[in-house]
Amino acid sequence: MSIQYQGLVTHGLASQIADKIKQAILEGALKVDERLPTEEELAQRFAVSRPTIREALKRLAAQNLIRSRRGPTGGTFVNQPTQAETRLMMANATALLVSMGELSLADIAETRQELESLCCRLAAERRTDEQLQVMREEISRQREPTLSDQDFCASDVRFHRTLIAAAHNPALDLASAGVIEALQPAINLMVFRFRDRAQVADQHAAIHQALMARDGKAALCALTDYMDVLTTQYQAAQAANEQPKISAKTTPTAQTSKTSKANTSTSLSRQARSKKSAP
Amino acid sequence: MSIQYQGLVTHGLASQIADKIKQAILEGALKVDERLPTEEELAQRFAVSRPTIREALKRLAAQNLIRSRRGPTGGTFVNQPTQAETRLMMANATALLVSMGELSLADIAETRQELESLCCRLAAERRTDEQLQVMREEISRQREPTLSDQDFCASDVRFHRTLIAAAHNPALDLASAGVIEALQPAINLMVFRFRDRAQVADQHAAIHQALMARDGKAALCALTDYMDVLTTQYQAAQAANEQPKISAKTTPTAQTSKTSKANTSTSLSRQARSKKSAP
DNA sequence: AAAGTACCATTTGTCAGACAAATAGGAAAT
DNA sequence: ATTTCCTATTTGTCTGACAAATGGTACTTT
Repeated sequence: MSIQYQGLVTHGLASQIADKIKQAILEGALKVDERLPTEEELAQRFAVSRPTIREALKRLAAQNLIRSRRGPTGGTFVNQPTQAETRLMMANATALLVSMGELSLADIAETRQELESLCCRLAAERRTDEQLQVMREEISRQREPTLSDQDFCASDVRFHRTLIAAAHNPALDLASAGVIEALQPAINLMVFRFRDRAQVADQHAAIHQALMARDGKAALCALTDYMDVLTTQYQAAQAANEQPKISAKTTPTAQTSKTSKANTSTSLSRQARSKKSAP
Repeated sequence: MSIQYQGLVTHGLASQIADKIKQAILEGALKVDERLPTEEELAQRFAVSRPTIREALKRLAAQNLIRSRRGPTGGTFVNQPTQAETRLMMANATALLVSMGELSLADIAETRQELESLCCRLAAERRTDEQLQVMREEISRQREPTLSDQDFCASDVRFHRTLIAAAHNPALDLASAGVIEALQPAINLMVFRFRDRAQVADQHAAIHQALMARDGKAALCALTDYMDVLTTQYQAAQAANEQPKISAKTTPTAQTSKTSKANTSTSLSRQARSKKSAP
């Protein structure tokens, strides 16, 4: 009568073991940089074979929770999670959502604008002289006529990352990671004319100046101008990219060893079709 | 003389294969729900053994990029990333950073307040009647005196998640995931007195009423009050928790059949010792 | 005696083959 | 026609082994 109809097993041995070790790390039973037992010893402890242990460890390694080294002093160690790594992971996950069409660029752009507005207000109080210096360097780089388009975009990203860093709140930095990096591929598709570049650089300079004067409102205005230009440019680039759609798609699978790669025709148009929700 | 001194191998075969498959998915060569070859076939294609392929697939499975099923119609399929899963992953990563002391609760609390303030402004325009209804239900639940402490906290989280959802911006929802969920364990440590509960419920009601009237400023004021109460409560709980260290924690893991593992000295105190960052 | 070198022990990385488990489809029996 | 059983296919796990890396140790040489 008292048969348990649930709670048997649903996710395989390796998955369960991975969860147990992860839980141990989360609870602090395994401290950072602590070496956990050998794979063979773990196999004995959990009463499974070594490949199963290895699969469990691989799952954890994929999440940057542990690292492994060979040799006598080697073994498996608990990784200390870094803000930079977490940030990278979030950016990747967000980019994946975008490429799969689960997130619209319009939503991301709005969130980015709101978050950077927030950063403008906080950075006006907290920015350091070093961050202002970095901004100046990027602005002068952006005014270099010989800069390639992608270098220009990279510099743009660095400027805005500096703006966010100037807010001096790591949690806010982390929360902004996705919306900043996920927007970069779209921006990279734009080719800025010389006049646009100057405009962008001027707006960056305006932000920099406002932050130097600790004037949050002025920084916010400059940021808003920048965002307006960006959306205008994006719409123009989108319109220009809708015409040449003749590019033949390569057969989807077809990948043996090296022949991957190809088009990046990630349906620009569909993603851009995001709207405001009708009440 | 033209020897390549770099780019040999740095991360093992399985890692390289995982990266290749991941890149194929990212570039669209492998579409969603598409079945990729069997493990044996992949092993032949990449000229490695099946365990190596399996380790590569496990790495991808740990990132929710693929799923596997057994049987004739089984195999490995490309997963469609979901906002909910991505959100969960971000929440986990943030919680890990907090438990490792890489993120201070003060920074998270500030970011949460700013993000929710933002949501108040947006939600005042965009909230739906259904979301108002959900808020009403949670508020009435929070006024139930028989509710347990953790159920009260869970209801609190649901209320604020509804507030964020009412902003109707998936990207903002995603960005807020970490700071909302990462703060919950800290809140769970608090035991609310009856008077505090009534206060929280009243502030929730004030937010709800302001959103119903589409008054963003009023919602923001109510939210600010709520946050003030929360930080006050937290500081009180923190001070109270520093004295009584005698409380015995229940064994967290509680192994089933295997006699593995041992102590789980879940140093409570270390996690709670977070403070404000000195500028 | 000090320093360099060769060897060795330990641990993860990879390979090979095999069996177990799950699952869908088809064949056979009622 | 429906149910039941069998079978083929694919992943999950086990066993055993060898390869590669890496630090320590003992030996040799200066």
